[in-house]
Amino acid sequence: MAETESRRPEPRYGNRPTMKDVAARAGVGLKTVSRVVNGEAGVTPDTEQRVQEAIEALGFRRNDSARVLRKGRTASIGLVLEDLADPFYGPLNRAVEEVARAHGALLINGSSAGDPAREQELVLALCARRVDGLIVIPAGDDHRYLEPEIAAGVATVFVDRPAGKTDADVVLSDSFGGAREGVAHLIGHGHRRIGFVGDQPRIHTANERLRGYYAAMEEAGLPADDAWVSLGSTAPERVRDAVTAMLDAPEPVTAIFAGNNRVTVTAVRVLAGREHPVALVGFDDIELADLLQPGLTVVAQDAATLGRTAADRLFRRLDGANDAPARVELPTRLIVRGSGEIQPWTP
Amino acid sequence: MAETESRRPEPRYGNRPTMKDVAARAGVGLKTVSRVVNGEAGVTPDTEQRVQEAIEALGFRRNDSARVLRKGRTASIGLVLEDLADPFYGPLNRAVEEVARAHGALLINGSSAGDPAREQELVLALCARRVDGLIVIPAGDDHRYLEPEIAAGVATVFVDRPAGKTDADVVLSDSFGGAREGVAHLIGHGHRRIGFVGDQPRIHTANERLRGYYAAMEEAGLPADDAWVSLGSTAPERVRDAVTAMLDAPEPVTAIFAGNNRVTVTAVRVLAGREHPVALVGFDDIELADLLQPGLTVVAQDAATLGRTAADRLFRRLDGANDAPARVELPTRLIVRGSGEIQPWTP
DNA sequence: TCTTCACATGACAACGTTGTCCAGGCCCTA
DNA sequence: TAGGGCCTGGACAACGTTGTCATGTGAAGA
Repeated sequence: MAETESRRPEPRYGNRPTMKDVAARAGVGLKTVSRVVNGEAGVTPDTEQRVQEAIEALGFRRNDSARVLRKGRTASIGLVLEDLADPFYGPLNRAVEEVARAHGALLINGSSAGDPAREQELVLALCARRVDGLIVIPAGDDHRYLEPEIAAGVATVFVDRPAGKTDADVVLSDSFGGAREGVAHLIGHGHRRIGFVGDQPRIHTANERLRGYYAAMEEAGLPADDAWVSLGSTAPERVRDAVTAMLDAPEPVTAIFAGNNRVTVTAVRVLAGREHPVALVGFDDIELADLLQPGLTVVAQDAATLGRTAADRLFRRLDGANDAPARVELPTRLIVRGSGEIQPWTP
Repeated sequence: MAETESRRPEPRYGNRPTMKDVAARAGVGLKTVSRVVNGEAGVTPDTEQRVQEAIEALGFRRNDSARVLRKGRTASIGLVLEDLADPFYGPLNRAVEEVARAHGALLINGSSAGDPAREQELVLALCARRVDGLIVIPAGDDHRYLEPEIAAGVATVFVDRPAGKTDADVVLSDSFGGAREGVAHLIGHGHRRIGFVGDQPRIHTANERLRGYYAAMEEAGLPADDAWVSLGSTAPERVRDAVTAMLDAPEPVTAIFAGNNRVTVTAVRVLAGREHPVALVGFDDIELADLLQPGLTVVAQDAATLGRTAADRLFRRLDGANDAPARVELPTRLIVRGSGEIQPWTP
């Protein structure tokens, strides 16, 4: 009876007990254990208890990998965002998690770090894990690589920015309208030379917000000088240089519109170090923005609703909804706190 | 040759092509496809190309669930923290992700919401997925439920707080020392009646920080009145009430030590609404803390290092390290920005 | 008492992959 | 030309689970 380990396929991985072990110990068949574990009907209380005891004694826990293989559904979804550490994505992440949890699914997530190649690598790794669905905040602008996956049944919803070169569900904020409203707020307080500092032009939202800026300027009959617009990385150094350049130009801007939360934070820092305050409105709300002096006026988007809406949509698809890909646009909200009301000032 | 679908086990799940399909199309054996997919040696360039073409044509992607089942390792780790939306955990989350990525592993994560039952549910779900390892920020104080899992080979590292009633690796900040230093800073600026507002007493760090508070008071020969100490939920209402009560007491506190970032944020808000400023030092750094008036003095912990250290430790274990569970304590850093220097004031 | 039937239970195949092992073909050398 | 070794390729089992189906049992009904 001495079990020879010699010809085992080797890995063994911790030697966890399997249903077979449980069955042997409880003196029942394999399928009966399966039934108990899954709470299926058709097991005598007596038998059930014997099985339960064996499970307890062996510390058995069902191997979901095997289950997945058999059933086809993994009860997990993937979320690819730009940076897990960015506070803007925290509430979004959490909202997606809550919806997933309500559907009994786990959440696998990762950061693209804004790199399209890394986004693709991550997404494909998730597909290999056979996640049931994907929520993606695109870093790249070409998502044709996803088409075979989507065709194979991986439900996919994009958030915050639309997919590139492919048709898919997308949930986003009204970047254009929000920026227009924010810039109009500055114009309403007498500003005529307004700077726009935004994210890289590759990013959809950066362009939309810039479009909103131009629209507001145009509606007010104001010229929009190229020197007042700067798109690029949101790294603090880049933003600092851009803002400083606008403030020190021959015709300095008297107000700045910051294209997202990263830009806003750096802009606030730069302005705080200047002798003469300049008006500022930022896209995205920021914790403690209300406690700055003056309070920071922002165009807020609701990250949690963004995430929740996307996740709801995803699970609707997983439940079989089959309508054409749609675009859901959520409104933004201008939160006036004072920083947009600083009067224009010229040396 | 008409394939009868009738007796299929039903789910089919998108009908993805398998290695068998690829093999058939390329006119080679199953194992040869496997070899190509895994980059194993022993395949003629010619054969390899035929296989690659078939893979391309069919849009084949290896099913990692099946692979996992066969190999035993899932190349994924689980991270259970308190709240994905809490900005404190963002950098930690990201740091863990980076380490996982460097090891080719995916990250599954979820929020316990501070609920021990939910923590356990989540952890066990992760174990059922057979994650290779777990990083847990404990919500509960009894982790004996994890012992069978750990015994079965699930590497586990606790972060931020030690595990309850079980011996395991833990990486945390020096809460005691940090709080003591923060409170000493206040004492050094002349404060004698100092309030402490912290998280629920069930939470290990809350107690450690309170211990630090008492130590600093005692070292300065100051009494520590019970009315100056308040532990409980970090919900804004609770914190607001606690802070307000301390400020409006017959013998009001002249300074407050806030036990974590959630408490600090609310405390700042309450103080901003008061006529007379009171000194404040908070545990955990906060974005924009430097831009408040006055700048917010904090005891900062390095969340990213916390996460990176824990993840490194986890993967060392996965690589076979087998030393006794250890406790790693990272130092905190007092960042003086002014809010701790406000002079004591009495009506 | 014999059928009928419901119900509890277990044997077995299949999910898609990888490890093991064997077969056949080729080239090289004696 | 025979023998040997190397290289490529494929057949097969196994990973742990679940769906299908067959079997056995006892109770209810005729």
